[in-house]
Amino acid sequence: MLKHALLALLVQQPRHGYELKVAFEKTMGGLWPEINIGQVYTTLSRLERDALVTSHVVDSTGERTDKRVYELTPAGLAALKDWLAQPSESIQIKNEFFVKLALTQIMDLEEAKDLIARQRREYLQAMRILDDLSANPASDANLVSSLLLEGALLYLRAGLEWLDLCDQRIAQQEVK
Amino acid sequence: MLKHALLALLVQQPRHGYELKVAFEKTMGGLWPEINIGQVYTTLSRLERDALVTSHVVDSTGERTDKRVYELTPAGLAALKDWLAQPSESIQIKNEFFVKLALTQIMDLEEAKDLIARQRREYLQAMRILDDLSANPASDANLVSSLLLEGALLYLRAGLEWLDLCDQRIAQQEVK
DNA sequence: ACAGCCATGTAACTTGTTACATGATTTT
DNA sequence: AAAATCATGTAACAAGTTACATGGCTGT
Repeated sequence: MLKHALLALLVQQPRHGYELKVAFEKTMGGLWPEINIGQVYTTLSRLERDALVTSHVVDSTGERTDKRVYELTPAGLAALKDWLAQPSESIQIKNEFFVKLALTQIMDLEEAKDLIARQRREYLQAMRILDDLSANPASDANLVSSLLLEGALLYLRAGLEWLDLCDQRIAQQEVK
Repeated sequence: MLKHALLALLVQQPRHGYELKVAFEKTMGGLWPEINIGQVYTTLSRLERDALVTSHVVDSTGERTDKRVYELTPAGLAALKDWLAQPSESIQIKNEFFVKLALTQIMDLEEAKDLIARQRREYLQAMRILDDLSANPASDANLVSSLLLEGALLYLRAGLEWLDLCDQRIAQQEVK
């Protein structure tokens, strides 16, 4: 995923590693938790190996350290377009919580209830963080960053709704 | 993720590779698209390397081929419990479609509209499949498998709602 | 005979991720 | 003087994924 994100960020202009990290985080509207800078460099070297980008060192006269600036190749642009053209996964079954809940089948109901309770706390906490972000948007907020935020909120609400449904069904099961 | 799922499936009883594949797919209520059997074996050998499972060959008298049966170790059970105890990710920003939408910031609006339209088609198609599954549940459907199905539907609806919101906002932007 | 299921595994590769190592410049 | 930011990279490992190779048994 980072691979394609870096390609997309290079469409605008050639950039160096650190710059790409900053641009990526800004693009994600502060919603991406931590991006390890090391990963950016490893990903870039793999992209270069695959000829999707090229690089050259710029001796930044007077500036800090020398920078290695990466540029998109035609093959890189093609790879990006191909990625964008393919629809993304629609069913969230590879979501970790889905899998955990599925696995409670082979454990007991108490386990399931605890799992749900823990996850609800997690969602509520995330909800508070996102609500804060909505109330006090970053100075560089824009159309897309606010859409990302609202998307995240919609998914969180769906998650909470689902947890409620799970609790209800489990309670019904116990009555029987 | 498969690693932990396999550990969970071994809580009930010792099992061999192929059996684990079938049990896993059943547990996921048919919602997991394709599980490559090769991945089960590689994951099992890595689990054994890490002493989370042990295995021994059972000479299945009269039966087909010999089977290698895996058993959970105390360390494996501990690893499973630890995994279950940790809350799963709550913000869906690592969702591929989120990232693609974020990246449209650096591309044009038409690109964003196409992206959204394609994704909507994908969601609607998935919705039809899930609706069919709801209407004609598998013979081995149970509480958890129906919860998984409803969870998947809730997330899909949230996804569609979000796409609608994106379209609205983009249309507003264009009027200005 | 042939397809399909049962059963196991290896080799190779991609992507993600962390920890470590280095050093300059700027701000407090 | 110390902390934060700018800047680059490597080594090693974890996890996901596919393609390939092998062979027995079962039903049509």
